[in-house]
Amino acid sequence: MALEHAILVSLTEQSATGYDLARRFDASIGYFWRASHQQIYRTLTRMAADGWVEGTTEHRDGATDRTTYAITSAGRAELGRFSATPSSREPLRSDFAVKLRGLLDTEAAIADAKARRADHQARLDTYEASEKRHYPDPAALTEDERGPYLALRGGILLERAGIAWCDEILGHLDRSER
Amino acid sequence: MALEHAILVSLTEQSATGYDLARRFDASIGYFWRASHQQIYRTLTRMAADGWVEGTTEHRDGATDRTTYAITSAGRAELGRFSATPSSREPLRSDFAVKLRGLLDTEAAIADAKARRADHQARLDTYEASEKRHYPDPAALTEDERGPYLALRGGILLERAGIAWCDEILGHLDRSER
DNA sequence: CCTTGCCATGCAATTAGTTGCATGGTTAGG
DNA sequence: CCTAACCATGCAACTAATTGCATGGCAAGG
Repeated sequence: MALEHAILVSLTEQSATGYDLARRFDASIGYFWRASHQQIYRTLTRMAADGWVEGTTEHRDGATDRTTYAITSAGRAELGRFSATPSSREPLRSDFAVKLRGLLDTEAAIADAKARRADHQARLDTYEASEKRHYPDPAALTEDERGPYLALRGGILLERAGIAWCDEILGHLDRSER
Repeated sequence: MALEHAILVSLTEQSATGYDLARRFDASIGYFWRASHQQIYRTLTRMAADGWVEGTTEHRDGATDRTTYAITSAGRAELGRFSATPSSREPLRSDFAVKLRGLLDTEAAIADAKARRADHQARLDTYEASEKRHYPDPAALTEDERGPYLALRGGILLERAGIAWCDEILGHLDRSER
């Protein structure tokens, strides 16, 4: 249900077209809420009907039409309501954990752990570069920076945990090559 | 798609009824793959049709019928195929991270962080008790223990990361009460 | 005895999410 | 010029997941 809110948060940061949002959901806000371009377009349409966002269509000569969406005061009110609502733990669905739980092919698990470790490291590198660029002094954050900074910190801690997990797995399974 | 495999892994550990599996998905294997009872029943039916599991229905006097499912050799082959397949990163969808990213209600966020911290701690306590009971000596694991142990370790690292995140959040937002 | 919870299975109506394809445009590189 | 990629939106057909309710049984506690 929070796709709406993820979109509203992103539009609060900056108005955008559906295409812009789809790009943002490939990175940035998409690190915390994964959504397909179809969900985004469908949800934008619904939120415009609900009055939470307002779309302005621009007809361009020689280029396709584009609609820019901005959050409305009703949208801000909905975000306020969402902010006051307690969240619950996200359901986990992990192929990798299931595979480990029923470990059958040690070599494949080692290869998978290595690939996942690399993926976690790449994501962590991205997060840490962003942290360094946007929040060089975490003790001196502005009011508006605290939320995004703490969200980013969550991502960093998650990626580090993923790396630590892969290292433990490789430490246990990958004995012959150490 | 891995619900099938989560069920097959669980049936490899022990044959079970649909009801048993639903209970296991409330804990144990459900920590790594969340599924509703309806998904479980529906998926069992499909897997029986596919020959991956075999159900034996027991008619009981004075009690309702029950079907016990066991994995078949075709099911084991499918698990083998799954084990050889690389996994991909699980999509994340976090209300809490979205809420932080667009932080509006600091007090509500503090309350939420406290509640989530308690939830992570409870889950961690469960995992660590299980670790202590089932794997008192991680340096001396049997072949069959390594996978489940490493899956459990993943859960432990994840919960610790969640606690660390909540502590950072509270350290930044909850100043007036420290 | 009645209520609630547990054992056991499954329907139904719904929401959430995916994937590719379609359409119609521009730009850049070979 | 042609191909591939980007900009932009949306259809369609589908799978995944949820939630409660329904049905029919037993057990335990008030």
